[in-house]
Amino acid sequence: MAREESLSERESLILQAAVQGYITTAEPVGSRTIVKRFGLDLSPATVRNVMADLEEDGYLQQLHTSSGRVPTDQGYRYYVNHLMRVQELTLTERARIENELSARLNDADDVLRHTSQLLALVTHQTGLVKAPDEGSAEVRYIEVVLVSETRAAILIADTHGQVHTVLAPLDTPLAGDELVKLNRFLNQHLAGVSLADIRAVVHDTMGAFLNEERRLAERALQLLDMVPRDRPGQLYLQGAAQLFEQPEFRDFKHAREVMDLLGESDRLVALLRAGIMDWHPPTASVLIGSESHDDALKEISVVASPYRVGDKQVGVLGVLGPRRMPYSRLTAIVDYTAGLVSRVLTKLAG
Amino acid sequence: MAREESLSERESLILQAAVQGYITTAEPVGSRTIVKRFGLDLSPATVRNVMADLEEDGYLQQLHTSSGRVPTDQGYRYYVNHLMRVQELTLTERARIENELSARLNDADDVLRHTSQLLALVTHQTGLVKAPDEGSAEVRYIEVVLVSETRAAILIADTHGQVHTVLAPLDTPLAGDELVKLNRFLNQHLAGVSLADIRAVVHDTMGAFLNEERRLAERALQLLDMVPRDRPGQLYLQGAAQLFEQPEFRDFKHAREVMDLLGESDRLVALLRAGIMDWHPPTASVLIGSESHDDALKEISVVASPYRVGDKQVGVLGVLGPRRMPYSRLTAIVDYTAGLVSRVLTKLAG
DNA sequence: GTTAGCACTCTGTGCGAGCGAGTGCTAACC
DNA sequence: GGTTAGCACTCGCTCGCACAGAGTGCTAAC
Repeated sequence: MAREESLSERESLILQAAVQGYITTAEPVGSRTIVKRFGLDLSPATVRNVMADLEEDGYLQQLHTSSGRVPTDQGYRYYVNHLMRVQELTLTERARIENELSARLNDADDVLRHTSQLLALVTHQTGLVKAPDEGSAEVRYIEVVLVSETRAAILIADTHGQVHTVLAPLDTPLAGDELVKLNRFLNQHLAGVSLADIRAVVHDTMGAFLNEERRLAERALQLLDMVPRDRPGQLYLQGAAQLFEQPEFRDFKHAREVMDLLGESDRLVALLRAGIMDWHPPTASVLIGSESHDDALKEISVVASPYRVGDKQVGVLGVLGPRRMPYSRLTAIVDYTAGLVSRVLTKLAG
Repeated sequence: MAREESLSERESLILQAAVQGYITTAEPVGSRTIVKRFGLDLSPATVRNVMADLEEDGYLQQLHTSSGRVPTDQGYRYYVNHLMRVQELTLTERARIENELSARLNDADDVLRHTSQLLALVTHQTGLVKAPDEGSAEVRYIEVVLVSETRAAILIADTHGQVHTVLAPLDTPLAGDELVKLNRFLNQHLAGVSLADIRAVVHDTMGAFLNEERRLAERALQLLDMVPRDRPGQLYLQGAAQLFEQPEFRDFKHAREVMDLLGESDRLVALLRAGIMDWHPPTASVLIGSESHDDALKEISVVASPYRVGDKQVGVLGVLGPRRMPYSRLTAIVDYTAGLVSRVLTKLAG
């Protein structure tokens, strides 16, 4: 049934026509339509024969005996891997994205939030950006600031360029010179330590401390207790409403499933990650329909790409939309955006 | 047609029955149903007569000649203003809410985010919480922190109990003693100044400064340039997906309108505010269907209540759901939550 | 190997009948 | 005068049926 050899030139041509036709019209495509739209020098009957072959091999599918054909996941997959020409962005598109992302953004979180919005705007799909997991970053600079008599703010700048502010209550007041010592102590011992480990590091080395240093360590532990241990990076999501303009979500059941999905960050993150698993640079990864092994998501595809700080992959971004999405355009956009975000964040972290 | 007098006892009883019946079943209610469900000692025919009157006066509505009746906006309004008994929360419900909101929360923004989640969870509607507008708060404490050679963080604790962190680039390095002077300068001149005015204040008084102070002021201006002038408070929204479990949003057109609404914070904030406009303590305000004067939202109601820091109203919270919502329960929950949030924030700000 | 022709299959729509829920009206009742 | 029983009526919903349209698979001819 399923043949994983490559297709003949004619088969390729017709599969491509079918996929592209379906992507643009959202209607099952018939033999006549293919001949007309692509100006083929073949008769509909010939095309029908080829299409029957493609169906037998699992690339196309008929919804019922007398309907046109629709690509299967396998059909989309072949199209994405072998047939589509990645559509380069125009200069104005590049300029627009670049301009949006470099303007006055000094905060890594702002960059990521803007990026998701940008993706939604440019692609007309749902834009997703996963911020770096906090536990995987290392402390670059840490400082405790007294914001009132009873509250302190712990400022942590990490190696991902993010700056976290955590508030902690002060049970007993902290004198000015003690604060200076505390901050010196923290930077001395925590610079380069991963955010997940900061408490453990202070705790483990405490035995070696005497008198004053020991008091500082205890104080530090108490404050650092408010820093989340290994909080997963925030997921920025934009343009959910646009999804429901797509005809496939007219069906109430599908729409509900997607609505539910969009409310559960965990599943979304898993989707983004799943795509990246067997990812081959330099193009964005594509996860098509039931390749996600989640029955509720068989109408959904995700185009994703990791982004870096320095040369370390720290997060993922991409778009989510109906399986019938313009892959050639989206991979280009996602790719370009991921590269740009990597540059911007690396500069911020540097 | 529309009669704004009060209704007779029997009319009230039957309107109440109709509203409550429709709220629970989502089906138009007929005369027989009312008699049965409420164990009335009347015949359906009598009830029919009364219902005909209520329809004539604009409280009820028939979808077509032979259907049961459905409350109009006016009907809901009368119900909310005169008929419903505010349903007190049980002790366990109170305990649950209280517990969720007081646990380890030192950050005002965390409190608000949690609150929206809580509202969604407890009410099964969409929870909305509007954070205080930043411009309306005053500086309580401000400090610039160098997070690297090229970036500074400006930490502002305000009178709403919120702590804002803004990142700014450093074109020229800032020496340690200069930083100390800068921070002293900032707190000296900006304590008590509204966040919207901080730049203006520094700028206006700059003429009076000489030499070193003037340099500090220039430096301050440059940094403060990154602080947003009057950013509206963040809107926290949770539980959007739940909305679409309601049968009224089976209709694709309505669902789309609501989807669009949920993506536009501005409109949501306007809705929350509109309800508060003619608000009479101590109960939460209720905005029903087309009372919002937005045709797209005639199936939507909002129950909202302002919350305070100290004795100043700084934000709004509430729930959004279908017009057919359990007002008596929701007003109680929203009220209670607003009071609790006020207490928690006031404590944080204190 | 390709094409024209044709019978076939399946969906979507329009139409009429039958059913059920609920009403409005009238006449009788307390 | 208010209340009730009875009854005809209206409207929406569902089902079955016929019909048109799109697209196919197959066969025979090129």
